[in-house]
Amino acid sequence: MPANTNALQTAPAPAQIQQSDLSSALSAIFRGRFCQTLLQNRNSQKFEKGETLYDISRKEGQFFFIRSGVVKIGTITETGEEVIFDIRKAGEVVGELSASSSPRIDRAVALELTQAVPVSYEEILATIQKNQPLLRDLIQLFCDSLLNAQEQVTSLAFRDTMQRLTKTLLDLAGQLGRPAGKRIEITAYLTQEELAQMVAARRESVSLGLGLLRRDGLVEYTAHGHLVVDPVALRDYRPKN
Amino acid sequence: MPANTNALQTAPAPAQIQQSDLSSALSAIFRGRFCQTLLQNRNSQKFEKGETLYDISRKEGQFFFIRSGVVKIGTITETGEEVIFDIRKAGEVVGELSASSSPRIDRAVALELTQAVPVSYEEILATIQKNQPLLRDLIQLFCDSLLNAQEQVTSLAFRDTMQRLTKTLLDLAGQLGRPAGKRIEITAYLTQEELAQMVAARRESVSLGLGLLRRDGLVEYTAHGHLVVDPVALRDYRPKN
DNA sequence: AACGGCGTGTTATCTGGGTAACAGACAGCA
DNA sequence: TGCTGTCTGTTACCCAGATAACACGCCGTT
Repeated sequence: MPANTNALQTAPAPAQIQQSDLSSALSAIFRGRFCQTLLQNRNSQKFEKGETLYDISRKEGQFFFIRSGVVKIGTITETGEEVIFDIRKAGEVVGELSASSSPRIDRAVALELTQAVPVSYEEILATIQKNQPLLRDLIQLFCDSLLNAQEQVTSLAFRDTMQRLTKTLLDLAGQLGRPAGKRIEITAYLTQEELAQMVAARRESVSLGLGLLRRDGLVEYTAHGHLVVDPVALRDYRPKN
Repeated sequence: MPANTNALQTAPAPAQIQQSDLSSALSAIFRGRFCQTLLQNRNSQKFEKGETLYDISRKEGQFFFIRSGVVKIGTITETGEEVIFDIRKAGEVVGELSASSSPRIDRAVALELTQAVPVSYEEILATIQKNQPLLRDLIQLFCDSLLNAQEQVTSLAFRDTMQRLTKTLLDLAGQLGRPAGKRIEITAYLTQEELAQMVAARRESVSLGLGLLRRDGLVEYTAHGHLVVDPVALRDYRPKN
């Protein structure tokens, strides 16, 4: 999971906010902000929890600008196994791989009710040609994705389940976190199964791992089943005894 | 590792070849062809076997257009462990992550004597603005990388060492292969250690795995230590007894 | 010819985490 | 009020693959 710094640094923030201007809308959204206010006039699609925005076998490539909600992006193998590559939330973009002419493998599924505006790759290209600075933002988007994927590979290659779990929790806290005292609440409901798909481990192991962390007070559940983590303690969690 | 289909489909192949035109040079190179002939007039850097083109701690971001040779791209953790994300050869590009404003983690090292032309990200952006069709090629490059990384994650999540090894060999045959009868020779020297870093396993396991494959005639060594694989047999290799 | 150094092949041992098989908790609904 | 489905917690067992420790060959050097 990428740090949620996204493309903030790339371009000088334009102060002018013109709703009907797709260019500046894209610009702001690529930067991960103001999604809802800027795209008000574009028709967004609504996805129920569990509904898929796009699938492996999708005909026409589209990016989705998420206005509200949370989606997981991942893939399913021929044998039905599932991994999650990343989680994206309001203000972010999914479906960037629809730019690829090679056959794809990813899909996106809503984790909760989400609203997203579909924009075709062609449309995005056209917009960029009219508004050059957007190019950097688009490319930054790809870089973040790539970086994230590479980190995941490294993590899988060298870290054990427990380390991957703590990293995943920290990443989630960074992406979906809401401060709660010195703790951070992860503002989305993730089943242990989904957590396991992010960690690339069995659900049972995640259950065990969370149990350990909870025993040591690094993690707890809210009444709604959300996770609350202690980022500093989690950061330097050592395998223990 | 991506199929070596790259960006061939994206744009109609322009027949005109003007050496001094950076635009068309980039275009052709993004498409993975004519690298040497097109960039002749740009000064290329020479890297000895084992020399690094760029490192984690690189100041100024540059893409490298490989004219000849083979490089590995990967990363090294704080604890000194190494993974290889991908292998790139003449006609391909490395260093695309230098476009990112986020801190990077990758590096590229020559596997054999290679010549590469460094081009700054700024220069590439400028060129694209003058030659719009290149945009698709650049983006396709990122997509291929991303796709490759996602495949690696999936592979690590679900496949065992032997399956990852055979997949890696097939990918290598696709990228660096030269037909030799119904076999394919992998035209680069990779140590078992490097193979292991691509497979994300211990060298010993790779040694064992290769031994098995060799015993069954799916793989053999040339006199020069190159691997020769039987792609069809390898493709439907089953765990065996 | 002898020496390192490096890459490879092989074996014996140990262990993280997968597999299997439960039990309990809770929510929706009929 | 029970029934069903989904999620979580926990245990006993087992095995793929890591670890460790070699021996061998094949160079380039001295």
